[in-house]
Amino acid sequence: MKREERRQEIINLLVESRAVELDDIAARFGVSKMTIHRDLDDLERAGVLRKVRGGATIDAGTQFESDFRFRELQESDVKRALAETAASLVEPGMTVMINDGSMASVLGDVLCEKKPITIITNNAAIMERARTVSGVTLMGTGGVYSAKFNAYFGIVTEAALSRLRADIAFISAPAASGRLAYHMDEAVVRSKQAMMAASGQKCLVINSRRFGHTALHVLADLAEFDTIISDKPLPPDTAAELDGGGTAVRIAKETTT
Amino acid sequence: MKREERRQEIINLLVESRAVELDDIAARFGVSKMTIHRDLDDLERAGVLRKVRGGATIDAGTQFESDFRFRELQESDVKRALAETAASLVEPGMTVMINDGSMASVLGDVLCEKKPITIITNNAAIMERARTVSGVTLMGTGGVYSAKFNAYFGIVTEAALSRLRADIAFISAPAASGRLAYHMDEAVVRSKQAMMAASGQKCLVINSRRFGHTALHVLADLAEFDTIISDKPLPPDTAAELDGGGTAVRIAKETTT
DNA sequence: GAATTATAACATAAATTTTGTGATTTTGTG
DNA sequence: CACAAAATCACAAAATTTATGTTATAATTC
Repeated sequence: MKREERRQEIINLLVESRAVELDDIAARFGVSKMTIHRDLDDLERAGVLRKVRGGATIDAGTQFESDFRFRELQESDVKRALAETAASLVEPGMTVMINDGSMASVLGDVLCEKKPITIITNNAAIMERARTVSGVTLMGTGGVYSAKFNAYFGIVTEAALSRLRADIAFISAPAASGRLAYHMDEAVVRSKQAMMAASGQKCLVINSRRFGHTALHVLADLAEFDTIISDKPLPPDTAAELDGGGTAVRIAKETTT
Repeated sequence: MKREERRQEIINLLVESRAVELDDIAARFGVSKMTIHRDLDDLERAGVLRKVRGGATIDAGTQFESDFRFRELQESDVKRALAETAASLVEPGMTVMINDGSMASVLGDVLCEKKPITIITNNAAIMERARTVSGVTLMGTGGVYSAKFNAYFGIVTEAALSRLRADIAFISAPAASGRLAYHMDEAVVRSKQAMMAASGQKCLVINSRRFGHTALHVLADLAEFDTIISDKPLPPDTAAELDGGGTAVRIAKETTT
């Protein structure tokens, strides 16, 4: 077992149990404590966990769990399924907006196949990826970089979006309940709203687990979206609220690889 | 001599003579032909040269010579010297603008040390680097990505810059003659001018070899700059023109490592 | 089709990264 | 405050990765 596998595994343990003991994992992987110390140190530096005496924890509520580097590691198969379904709405030649989030960066990857295409985004991961792909016109929105979301936000971002126009915007959300989608961060909400305002079609791409939660700011009314893509059917109350409106719902199926 | 040095040297040879022979350079560096084959293969893949039977050429006029990946490899010691001198104008806490160009990205690297600092840039290399440095507030300008310059340009870029204000702008130029600096690309010129307009101090950072050349568009009058940093004294005519004006000239010295 | 050059595959060498050990310091606890 | 457990440090050893060379085979040029 190699270093990175071991570290990934440590994270998995941590996600399951919130805490691990150093002696424990050293024994489990058959390596010295020092090696585990180094693993934990590096992961801590990467912002994934917090070292405590005798082990490490992943404390919710702190920056850690909400950090993009952490979320990036989670449920990548669901993300891929969502991204592929979302991409089916796009034809070559279109102009698309993609917002922040690790789900969105997977979508960015997938969309790079649909060239020629114009991608407008504030998502740093997508910029980095799309840069190298010919046939993709990449338009960055600019703004102040946020390490927490790995994307750019602020007045500059919003102003840039207000001067642009896309065929379709893909919006993600960390929480939704009833007819509303939520987000905890004001700057992020504004950027997403600006994208929606600047696009013909609006598409919400959301993990089914996010339903039943709320957050400080209302991001949008679900009925504002032309399409909602999720990995499971929407909860009954939400489905009922949307019934009869113009919002289509699509369920992404995981393609078992 | 290490791999990268050897490759750098191959490029230098190529720049001087337009073509190299494989047997030649294998003998010169005292390595096997196979190694040189691999060097040339990789450099070709990087878009720097073109392999031909028995050697390689660098055909000007094609994308190669003007490509940023090519320029990136040139004269890195001069760039570092220029960057370090430029950085001496900056104090922690300042807001600086840095434009496109490989020289500028070196400057970005160096400035990341001066934290806390706010960096405003359209340079993709700097964004990628500064992102990971805490204590650096990174503000991207947005715009359409240009693979040729590895930076963002266009209306969005200019609009973003027009709403911002920095303490100092570092501008680079590929050509200067008499009292004027030049650039071949209109969009690039506009972004540089927008940066200058949005900054208190203006500083031109320019390799001495660039003097005596011109290009399609005038970028700026050298007298507009508060400081000009170069690696050798300015040519007499230019120096005379600037004499008595408010422009300071600084010569960067290479620190032999 | 002979000579030369290029590619591919594998072995070896060099460099880098990762790990373990033991000494030393820090931390928490009674 | 003293003790034990844990963490850190510094260095050596091991493992892995990367770079290079060698040889055999294929492709090109003339």
